[in-house]
Amino acid sequence: MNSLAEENYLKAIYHLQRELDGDVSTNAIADRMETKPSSVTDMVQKLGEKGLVSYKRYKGTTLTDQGQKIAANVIRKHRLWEVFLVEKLKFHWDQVHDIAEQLEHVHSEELISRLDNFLGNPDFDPHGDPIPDKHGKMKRTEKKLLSELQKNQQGVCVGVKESSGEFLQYLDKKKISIGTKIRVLGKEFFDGSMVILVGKDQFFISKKIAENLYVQTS
Amino acid sequence: MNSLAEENYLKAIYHLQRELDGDVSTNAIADRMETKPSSVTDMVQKLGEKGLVSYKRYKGTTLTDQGQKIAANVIRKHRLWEVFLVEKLKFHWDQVHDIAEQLEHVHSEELISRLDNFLGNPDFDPHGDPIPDKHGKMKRTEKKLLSELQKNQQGVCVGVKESSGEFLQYLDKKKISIGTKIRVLGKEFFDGSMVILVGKDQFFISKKIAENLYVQTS
DNA sequence: TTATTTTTTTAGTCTTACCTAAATATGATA
DNA sequence: TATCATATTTAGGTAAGACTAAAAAAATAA
Ligand SMILES: [Mn+2]
Ligand SMILES: [Mn+2]
Ligand SMILES: [Mn+2]
Ligand SMILES: [Mn+2]
Repeated sequence: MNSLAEENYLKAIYHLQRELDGDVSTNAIADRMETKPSSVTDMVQKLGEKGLVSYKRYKGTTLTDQGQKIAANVIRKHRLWEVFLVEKLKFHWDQVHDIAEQLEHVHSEELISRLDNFLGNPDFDPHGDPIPDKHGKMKRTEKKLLSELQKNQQGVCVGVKESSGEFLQYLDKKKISIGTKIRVLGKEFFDGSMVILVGKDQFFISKKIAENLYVQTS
Repeated sequence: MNSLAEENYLKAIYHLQRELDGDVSTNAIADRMETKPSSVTDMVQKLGEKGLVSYKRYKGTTLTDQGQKIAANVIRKHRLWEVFLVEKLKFHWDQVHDIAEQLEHVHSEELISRLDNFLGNPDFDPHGDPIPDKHGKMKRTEKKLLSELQKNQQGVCVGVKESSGEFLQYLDKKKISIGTKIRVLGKEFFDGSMVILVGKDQFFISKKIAENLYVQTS
């Protein structure tokens, strides 16, 4: 059984490995965990001894297969709970992350398997992120950032890259959510800003917005 | 915000106060928490400084109003989660306690209020224990122990005193659950054992069983 | 009342997961 | 290559929450 702190480190390393693809630096982990590099060194050494990460002094850290499995399972729980909160308890998608951060550490295979079932074995969480199955595998999708679309292309919103409260609330205000159709009416090369059509409304969005919205074309 | 350890102590003291009605001894808490008396002393001193218990050296501990409220809220969460696990996830009533022990420490008023609602604002948990409302008040019922019934009296099972896995599984085997009608066909004064009628089956039960089943007559 | 047993507290350690400050390794610059 | 800046680790400490052993208070017995 791994402690709450260990699970959070494994999760952070998992995400960082995907973002930076390759070894994860001590400082990167410290930033993500909002802790000090020296604390990270302590922890990755311990996780190394437990066989959950491969850590070499001054070189960086990667998850072992075992560590990967544990991290994926924590993420699975996080995302399933988020689905529960939104689908069943009618929470709004910008309210569920912090609660899921707590729920993801409840230990019970039986619980998570029944929850998965109760929710209809969903493949994606409320933010469009894929939910790993019990073996850590998740559905791959061909999503791209809205910022990659050209003028007159359109796509369906399938997820968000950032899921901060502010960003999600902005999207609500603009009536954008998972499943919303978005068409690019204009794109400014100078700053990457766009004019888009959502339903019957057209409006301006900055590059920053476009770089945090995933769409599926096809 | 109180730590997991603090919440567990408050909960233990709450239950002990009701069972022993009066001040709770350090050893009683240690027994309940499966820890050492010296650890208990440390903790009740800290809870005393936080104003959650009234503790006097060598005299014992009681909850303050504030401590009582926090304890009742933890118990509220525990029992609501048990209802969720049984009603929605179809767990069996002997499987839910340990999971609820973890879930009860998830902090979010909004979560528990929505969960309560989702479950239809239940008054009792799967073991017949009353669920405190958000102010700590709970439904009082006139339940008595089956062992208090006399020959030919009957009652409806409304709860269990002990809820260990072994006991609950015994009850299942005998087809006794909340709502089951039980009639006392015979009672042995020497050892308190009984012959009871459940549905169409009659069988012998020991005093120990009869002292752990709550029934409602009338 | 005095002696003995039981209960409770105090003193001193341990582990986990943090921290700061100092030392050291690595990488970039001149 | 020598120097400097940055990244990382080590050393030493802290707080929470546990423990053991010893001291002190309270309860019980003689
Ligand atoms: Mn989340
Ligand atoms: Mn999510
Ligand atoms: Mn329970
Ligand atoms: Mn219960």
